[in-house]
Amino acid sequence: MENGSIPPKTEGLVSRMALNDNKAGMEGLDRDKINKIIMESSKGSKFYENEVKREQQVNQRIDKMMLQKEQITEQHLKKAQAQVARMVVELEKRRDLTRVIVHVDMDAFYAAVEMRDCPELKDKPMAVGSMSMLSTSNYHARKYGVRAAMPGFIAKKLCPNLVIVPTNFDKYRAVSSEIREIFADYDPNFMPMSLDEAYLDFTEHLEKRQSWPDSLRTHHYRASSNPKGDENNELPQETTPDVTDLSPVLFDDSPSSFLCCEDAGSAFEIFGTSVEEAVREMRFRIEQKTLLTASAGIAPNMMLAKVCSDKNKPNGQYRLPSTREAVMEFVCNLPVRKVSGIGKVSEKLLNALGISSCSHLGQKMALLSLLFSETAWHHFLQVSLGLGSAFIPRHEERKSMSTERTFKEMSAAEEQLSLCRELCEDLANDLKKEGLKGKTVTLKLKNVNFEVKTRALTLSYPVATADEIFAVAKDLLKTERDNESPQPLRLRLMGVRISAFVSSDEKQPLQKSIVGFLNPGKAELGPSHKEIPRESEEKTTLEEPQQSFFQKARAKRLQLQAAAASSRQEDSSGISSPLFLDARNCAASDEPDNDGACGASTSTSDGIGLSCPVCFRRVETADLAVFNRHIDQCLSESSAQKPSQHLEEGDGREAKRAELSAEERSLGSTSAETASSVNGNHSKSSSLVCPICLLTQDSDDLILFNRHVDLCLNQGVLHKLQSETRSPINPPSLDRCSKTNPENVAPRKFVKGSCITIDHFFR
DNA sequence: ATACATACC
DNA sequence: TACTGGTATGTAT
Repeated sequence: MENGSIPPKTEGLVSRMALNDNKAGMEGLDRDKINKIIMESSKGSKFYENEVKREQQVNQRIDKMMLQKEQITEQHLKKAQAQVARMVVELEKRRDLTRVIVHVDMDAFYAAVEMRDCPELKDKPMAVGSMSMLSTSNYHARKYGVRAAMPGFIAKKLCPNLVIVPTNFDKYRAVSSEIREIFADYDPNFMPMSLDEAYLDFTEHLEKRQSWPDSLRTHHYRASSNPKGDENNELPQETTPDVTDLSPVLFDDSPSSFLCCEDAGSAFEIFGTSVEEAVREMRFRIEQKTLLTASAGIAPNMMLAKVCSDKNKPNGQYRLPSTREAVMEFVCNLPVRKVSGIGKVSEKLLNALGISSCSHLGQKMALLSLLFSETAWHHFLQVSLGLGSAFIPRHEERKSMSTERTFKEMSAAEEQLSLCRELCEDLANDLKKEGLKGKTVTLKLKNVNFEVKTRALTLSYPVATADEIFAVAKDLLKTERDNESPQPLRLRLMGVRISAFVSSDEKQPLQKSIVGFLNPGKAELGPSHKEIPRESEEKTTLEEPQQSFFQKARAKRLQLQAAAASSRQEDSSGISSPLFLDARNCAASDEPDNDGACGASTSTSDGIGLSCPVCFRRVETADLAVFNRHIDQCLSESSAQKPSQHLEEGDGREAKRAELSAEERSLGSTSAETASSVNGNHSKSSSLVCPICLLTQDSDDLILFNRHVDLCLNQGVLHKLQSETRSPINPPSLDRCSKTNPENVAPRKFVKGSCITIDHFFR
């Protein structure tokens, strides 16, 4: 249907600049004419020149790839094919079709909000953004080829009547929180991807929903008068036609289940118990609440749900049945570009190999496995099989924070410096809001030729204030200026990013007393680090000693984990790769009802239960689907890097992870949440794990726990100072260790209020 | 650890 | 006149 995946080979056309008709609302327009206008508007500009350059780089990459391809023999391919085939078997065995994942996406969100609030815009082509850049366009404008990420001035050429409305983020955020309230009713753990988009796991909701009375599935049309006070105000009975006007498509979807009732002038609808009805209900509620429409995709995993939500856009939904056949058929004709994670460049690389749809992807997997990185081809393979993450991962902690600004050419050093400071101040403010401190500062520069450079420096201590960040950033900037001199830096953009955040336990103020104790009389003096000349010494004086203590605590933890991991590796010899998969095969194949006989089951007393090869914990279930889900969860959480926008790749990294040693995996961190979802939810024993010694505590008593943590913290100090100290409860020891990584635990949540001081201990 | 490229919204 | 800004990840060095 979306034929246009291979653009007509226009010589000299910079394909990366051409119209992207990948999005909804872009069908059947005059691509050539539009591309011509786009090119004419861009030609000769610095931007265009840079795009040409980048295009050439991609072309070189393709040439290189094609050369590599030439070197491949039948032998190679055969071997690769065998490996792919094995992989397919493994992946197939673990295919999970039991979950119901929904991806919801508001239609032309920003534009729709602006249209809602300004009826004059309703029947005009409009877009949100500026003459320089558009964030969204309405469907009317899309007919002209006007789309998101297009500069307004080009859009104007495509559509001279285009109305451009400036962005109004506060408004979008407000609407976003309204729709999120609704999302939460269907999945309290939904994952927002942006203001207008989210993934939801409907599985549990649907289970409950089956036994719900009609009343819980009944939803009313909004009150008659709309916020703008239309002419219908005094005619409440005309509500229904009004509303249907807003969403003519809504009711085309599943007319059979459509029930509209009138009760004393108030119209309502009773929704059914099926997935489709539940999702239709959610979309109905969104529309009633916000006057905006959403589209949704329903599928057994995130990758597919995302594609499905686009299928009947706008104001529609699409369900992909949870059968292997349906999934394979769906994926077969799917253009690779539709898959989240495969962008312009990957598409071009694949196209060069004759691959445009996902079925081609499957057919050429052996080749792909030889030409692409492991991560890449594993991803491709999963996509070709219609696989994706069947669970929605917990939202990860942020990994970086940045701010950047584009401006008219700037070359003067003083001007650049003051801008740099401003950026640092803004960034420091944002950091403060989240109470974060990071160790890596990155300066981003874009010159007037659109060439981007980043320069980073990692400190041994975390920073957060504007002065601290600026101290680093200005040096990076100076270095760049020096490198470029005598030519000036002619900038069009500058940005500052901070990353390598310290974990919550490392940035708390508690250490003051420890620091004071460790460095008597020196605590208020500057520490010895002088890698970077500092603007303001006094503000950071506490950082380093505190850091050094925690660095030791951390080193100790890692040492403990490594020791435990290697001991585990001994008792379960091949846990690294095949066995880990085999354990699952075993569970998944043979007699599903007889898991007690399976090698993956544990030998602990009570009959049912399987032991997870990743976290080594017992999973109290006889249900293999549940067990597999647990392992998926473990894998996803033990993976140190977790892309949040490639979430559908969750499974994609599994094979790679399987090749990590147990030690690497254990160092990869598993959160306390995992520990409790595996353990705590089912067992009555304590779920508190000391973030320092990593031991699960015997007691659930927070006071005792706090005391223990205090002691553990102080122990390091005491040890350093004199003799080893043992805490009264569960003394820290070197033998066993839980997999819990304190970095993700936020232990101070529990510790808060308890006074962690050396003085306290000595009292 | 650093730099750059790709991707997503 | 005019081609964003924020975050994450992958790849190469």
